[in-house]
Amino acid sequence: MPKNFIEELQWRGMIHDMMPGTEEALNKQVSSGYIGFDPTADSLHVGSLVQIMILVHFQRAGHKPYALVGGATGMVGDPSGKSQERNLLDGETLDHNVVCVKKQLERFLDFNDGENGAEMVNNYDWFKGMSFLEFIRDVGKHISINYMMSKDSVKSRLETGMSFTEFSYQLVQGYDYYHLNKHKNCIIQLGGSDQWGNIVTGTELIRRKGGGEAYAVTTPLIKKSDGTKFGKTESGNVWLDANQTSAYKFYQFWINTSDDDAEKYIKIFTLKSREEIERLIDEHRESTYKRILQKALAEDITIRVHGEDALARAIEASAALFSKTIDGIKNLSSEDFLDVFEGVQQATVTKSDLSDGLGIIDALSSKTGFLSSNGEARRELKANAISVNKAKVKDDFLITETDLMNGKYVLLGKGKKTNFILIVE
RNA sequence: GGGGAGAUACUCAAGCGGCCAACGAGGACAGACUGUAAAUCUGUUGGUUUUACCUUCGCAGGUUCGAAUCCUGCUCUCCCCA
Repeated sequence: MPKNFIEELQWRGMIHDMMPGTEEALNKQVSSGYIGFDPTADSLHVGSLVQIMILVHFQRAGHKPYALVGGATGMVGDPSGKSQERNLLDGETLDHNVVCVKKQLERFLDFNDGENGAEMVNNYDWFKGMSFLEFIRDVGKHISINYMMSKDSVKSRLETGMSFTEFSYQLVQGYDYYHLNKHKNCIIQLGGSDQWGNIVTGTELIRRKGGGEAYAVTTPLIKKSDGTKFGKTESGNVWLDANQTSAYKFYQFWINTSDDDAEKYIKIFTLKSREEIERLIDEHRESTYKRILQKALAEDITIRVHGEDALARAIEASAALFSKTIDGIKNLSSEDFLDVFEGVQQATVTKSDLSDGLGIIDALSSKTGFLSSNGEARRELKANAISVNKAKVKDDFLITETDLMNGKYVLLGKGKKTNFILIVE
């Protein structure tokens, strides 16, 4: 008998909406359910983590999770939440993305052969052999245009226009649910709240085609407490792929969570028990300056996404970079240095650049690309934002050999949070 | 097809012959306060060899000593009438 999946999600604040009867159906027996992932990029980002965690909880509750990568739906383009027609990716890119996304999901779910082992499916497999005529006869016939037009994702686009391709998206995704319901016995589809319309089209299709029971649960859209979008930094999306977002940056992203958000996020993004989370929140409220929640959050997620070694390095790098003094960094051996600061932006200059002293403005922009222009370098210097080896400097500062750590490194900083390593060779 | 309105920096949005690298708001970055939080206050927000010069106000030309501002053509967007 499975544990109560819905109850678990409820206290974690992960449920936005669900169909009546969902909880009862899931408690009756071990069930199968799925979530679709969009292969629009070759990596998932922190936004997708919510969906991943839902699937993890589903499996932990004893159910069988299916992760669907949308090789077929990716070719069509979901209009939900989009104000403009999407550009279509070519097949090759899509294939590549599907493979990459698959690999990332494997880090989270247990793909064992047991009763509730996770499985990966690609909807391209059941769409590739289907003809257009077949589709409109067997699927299109069951859903009316009126029904499709009433969807928010469609309504909001009638003004600006949408192609027939995007309009048909909900049918294609709806058919996924039907297919998995019929062949894999999936009785629940999970997803973000923007997917509600698509999911319901699926349950409708199952019903009209005389299929079995089918339910739906959606998660709320995660927003930051200031109302802005979750999962973005000034340099763009926070990806799960270490090549696109280094483990250090990933760790830093979570560490920078605000107090309000941290209480929400720890429930959503970690698997810690209710007791443990309540204890952490209490401790955190008592002495907020220790940032207990942020640290717990960052550690838990970084370890799951990037592994223990990467986490250890991220913590070490953070400790060194955010300490008030340079000592912790100075004492690192030359080998450890680059290892620890792997994810920190860096650039190399030659020793001869330093022979007469390297002007700080050149060191910030033209020689390294740390800042985008000399003007910006001057501005930041004027604002007292630039530091060399943790010490604030003025615009006439010259970097010389005496500033080198381990004979070859200089640490540049802008503001409190942005660091840059200058390597001299 | 006929008529009208518009296109300005990351976004919104002023400016309608020189005082415009372009008001203001939002965003972003930085400083102070702190805890790498939030809120608040302050500064910055095209480039350079920085009291000056260069490039930028949809695109291409033109008028003028001088144009984001006037004229011509083009492209695109929106609205109204058919």
